[in-house]
Amino acid sequence: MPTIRDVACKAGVSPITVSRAFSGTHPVAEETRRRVLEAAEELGYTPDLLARALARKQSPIIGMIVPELANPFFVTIIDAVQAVARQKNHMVVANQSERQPEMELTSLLQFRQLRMAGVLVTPASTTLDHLQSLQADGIPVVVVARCWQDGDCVTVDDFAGGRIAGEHLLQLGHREIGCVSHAEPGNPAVQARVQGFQAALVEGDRPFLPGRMIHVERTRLANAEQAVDAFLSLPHRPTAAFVTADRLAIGFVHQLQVRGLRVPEDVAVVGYDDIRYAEFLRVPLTTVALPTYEMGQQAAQILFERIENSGEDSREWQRVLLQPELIVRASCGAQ
Amino acid sequence: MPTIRDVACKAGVSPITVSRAFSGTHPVAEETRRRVLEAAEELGYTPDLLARALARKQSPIIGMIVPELANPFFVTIIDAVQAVARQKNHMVVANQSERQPEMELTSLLQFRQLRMAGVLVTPASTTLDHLQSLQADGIPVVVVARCWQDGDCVTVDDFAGGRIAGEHLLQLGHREIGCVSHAEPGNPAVQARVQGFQAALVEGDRPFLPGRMIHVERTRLANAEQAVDAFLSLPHRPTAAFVTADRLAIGFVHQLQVRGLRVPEDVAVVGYDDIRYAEFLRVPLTTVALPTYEMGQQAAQILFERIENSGEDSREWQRVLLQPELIVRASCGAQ
DNA sequence: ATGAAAGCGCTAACAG
DNA sequence: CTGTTAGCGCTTTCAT
Repeated sequence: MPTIRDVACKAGVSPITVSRAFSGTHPVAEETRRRVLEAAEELGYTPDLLARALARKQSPIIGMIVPELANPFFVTIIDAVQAVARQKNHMVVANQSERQPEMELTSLLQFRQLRMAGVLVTPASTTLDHLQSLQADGIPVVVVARCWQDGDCVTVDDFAGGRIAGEHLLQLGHREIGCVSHAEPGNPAVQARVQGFQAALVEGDRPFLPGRMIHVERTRLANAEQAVDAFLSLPHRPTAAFVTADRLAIGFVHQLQVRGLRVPEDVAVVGYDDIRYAEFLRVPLTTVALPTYEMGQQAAQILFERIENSGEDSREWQRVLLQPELIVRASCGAQ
Repeated sequence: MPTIRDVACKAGVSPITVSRAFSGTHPVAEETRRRVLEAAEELGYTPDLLARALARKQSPIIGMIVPELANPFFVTIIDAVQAVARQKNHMVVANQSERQPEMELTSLLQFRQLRMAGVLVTPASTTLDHLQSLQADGIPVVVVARCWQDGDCVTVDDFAGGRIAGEHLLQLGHREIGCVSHAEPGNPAVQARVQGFQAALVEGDRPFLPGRMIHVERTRLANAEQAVDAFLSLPHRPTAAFVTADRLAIGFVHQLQVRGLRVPEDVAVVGYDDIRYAEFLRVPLTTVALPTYEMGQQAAQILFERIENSGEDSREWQRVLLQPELIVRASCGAQ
C-alpha cells in the first residue's frame, strides 16, 4: 500500500502538502491539489486512518453503549447516530452493556484506549461518575435516554409519557387502575413513567393504591405470566392496567387471554414504546410512542458540536427533553 | 496519559519489556512482569490501542456490513459476532448498506483505511468481486447469509427452508398454493426460498404455476397491500400462500382480513424468519425459523481463525450451511 | 529473558 | 501557500 511519501514524490511536492490536500485542514492551491489527487489516484493511495488517528490523538470513531441490542428501541437510536456519523465521516462502535455496569466500564476503557472522538451512552448504573474520567481525558460524552446532571443528555419525558397513559385510562372511565412496571429496581426511565402515571391518577382524584403496583424484572414471557398472576390475585381487580413496556404488555395481554379474560372488555391495557407490530397483534395495543430516532439524532448532533469545538470546553451542559405521544388502538377499549 | 516509557522508567526496565508484559507476545520473567504491572497500576497506565494498531498494522476491530439495522435478523447476527469479538478483545463496527452497493463500498474502504482485523459482510450486490481487494490487502473476509464461491461463507439453507414450507402446505391438503416473494430482484436468499418451495410442489406432483408467483420489492405495509390485490385477482384463487418474509406475511394476513377473508380458513399462510412476536399476532404465524445467532457465531469463529492464522493463507474456503426449521402455528390451519 | 535502534504513516508546530 | 523538523506510542527487527 502506497504512503503519503510515494504520492508526494510522484506529485513533486512535500508529504505535508499531500496530507493537507487530503484532510483539508489547511488551504492548498487548486493546481497543487489537483496534481496531488491525480498522483494518489494513479498509485491507488488512500490515507491510513490509523496513522492519522495516532498523530491527531483521536480516531474517527464514535463509541456507543446501549443496554441491549435485542431491543429495537436502542437499535433505532444507533441507526440515527450512524446516519449523523456517516455525514461526518465517522464510524460507530455500538456495544451492549447487558445492563451490567462492569461491562459498561470495560467498553468505556476500550473506547478510551482507542481514543474515540466521542461517546454516547445509555448508562447501566444510576451513578454516572465513571463518565467523567472520559471527559477529563478530553473525550466528549453525551448520555442518551437518561438524565445527567454533570454533562449533556437527551431524554424522553417519561414522566409526561406515564401521565398521558394514566389520563387516557381515566378519560375512558376506569376508576380502578393497576400498574405493571419492569426493569431492574431503580431504573430511572421506568420510575419516571410510573410517577407520571401516578400523578395522573392523583390529578384525576384517584389516588394510586400502592397495592396495585406490580413489578417484574424483565419483559420475558415468564415475567408476563408472573405479572398476570399477581394482577389476578389483587383484591378488587382493576379494570385497567398501565404496563411500562410494550414487550411486557404483549405478554400480559396474551396471558390474560389464556386465563379466559377479554381485552379490553375485562381489562384495558396501555403499553409503552410503540414497538413495531404493536398494531398487528391479536389486540392492537394502545401505547405511548417515543421520538426514538430523533433522540439519537439530537444526541449525535450535540456530540459532534462538542467534538468540533473541543477547545471551548463550555460547562453549560445541554439537557434536551423530547415529548412522547399517545397512540390509541384497541387494547384500551377506546376504539 | 502515561506512556509505556513512564512505566518502563518507574519499573526500572526498558520500554519494550513493558510492551511485552502487556501484550504477552514474548515471555517475560514473572518477577519482572509483576513489577511492570505494579508500576502501570500506580501510574494508571493503559496501552494506547491506536499506537499498537499502527505498529502492528492491524486494529482490534471487526467491520461488519449488513443490509439494514432495522431488521432483527441482522441485529441478532451482530449480537452473536459481538459476543465472539469481545472474547477476543475486539470491537465491532456494524454499518448498514441500505442494500446499496455504493454504500457497501464506502464502508469497505473505511474498513481498509482503518486496517480492520477482519470483515463480515452480507453483500448488497450479487457480484462479490469487490471483496477480493480486501483479501488481497490481507484482511480476512467472511460472507454471512449469502453464498460465496471465492471465500468463506456461512449461510442458511434457504432452499430447504422454502421446501419445508411448501411440503407443509401440501400435507395440509392444499392443492392451489400461491407464493409472495419480496426483496430486490435477484436477491439470492429469496430466490433460493422460492426455488425450494417450487421444488416441494413439483415433488408433490403439483407443478407450480408461474402465474401464482407474486413479487413485491419491500416488506412495508403498502407492499403487502399490493400483494393482496394481486393475490385476490388471481384466477382460481389459491387456498394457501407461502410468503418469503414474516414482515411481509404479517401485513399480508392483515390486509386479507381487512378485505374480509379469514386466515387460515380462506387462505392459509406460511411465513419465513420467525421474527419475535410472530406468536402473538392476531393470527399466530406459521413460519420457517432460522438459526440466526448460530450463523453469526460461526461466521465470527471462522473469521478469527483466519485472523489468528494469517500466515497460512489456505485457499480451502469454508462453506457452512445451516438448517432452518418449520414452526407450526395457527396461520396455516394445522392447529 | 531483555535491550537498542529504527520505524509504522501521518500531522503539529514552526518557519519561510 | 508550502516545506522542514520532530514526534504520536507502540512494536518490530536484531542483538546480547
